[in-house]
Amino acid sequence: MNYWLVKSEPDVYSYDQLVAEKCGRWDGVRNYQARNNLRAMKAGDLCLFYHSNIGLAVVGIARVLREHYPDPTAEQGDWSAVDLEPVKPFVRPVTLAEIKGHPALQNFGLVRNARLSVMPASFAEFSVILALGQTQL
DNA sequence: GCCAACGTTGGC
DNA sequence: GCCAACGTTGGC
Repeated sequence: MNYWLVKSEPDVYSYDQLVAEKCGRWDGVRNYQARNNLRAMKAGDLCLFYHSNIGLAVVGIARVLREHYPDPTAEQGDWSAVDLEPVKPFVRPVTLAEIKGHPALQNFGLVRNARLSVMPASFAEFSVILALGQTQL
């Protein structure tokens, strides 16, 4: 089991939309590092769902439903998409400010490389953020 | 709206 | 292969 964080601008695609759809395609990634992370995802892996630009917080948990396949939105280039399903919304959103201020999260990708849209999380990081969100699986 | 950080592109 | 120029992301 691996853990991840995925980013989305909520006015483009929010966690609520994922909940409404029950299965969402994670596409549009045009960054090689993020793409490679997508390709490393296995079915059943858990993702922290982060709202960028608006909200600036982790708002829920998602699960990888379908492993990577060619991104249908890519007109050219070698890009990938995965399908996600919602698992649980956070009881309480965990803000970027909290994450940045937490001693156990100083090496987390969100702190170290703000621009990466799909990044791995360690089990420890995942657990700490879940606890901050007052949420259990 | 601004700007810092980062990735990509292309000239040399 | 280096590096300047440019584009994009995303926080503030």
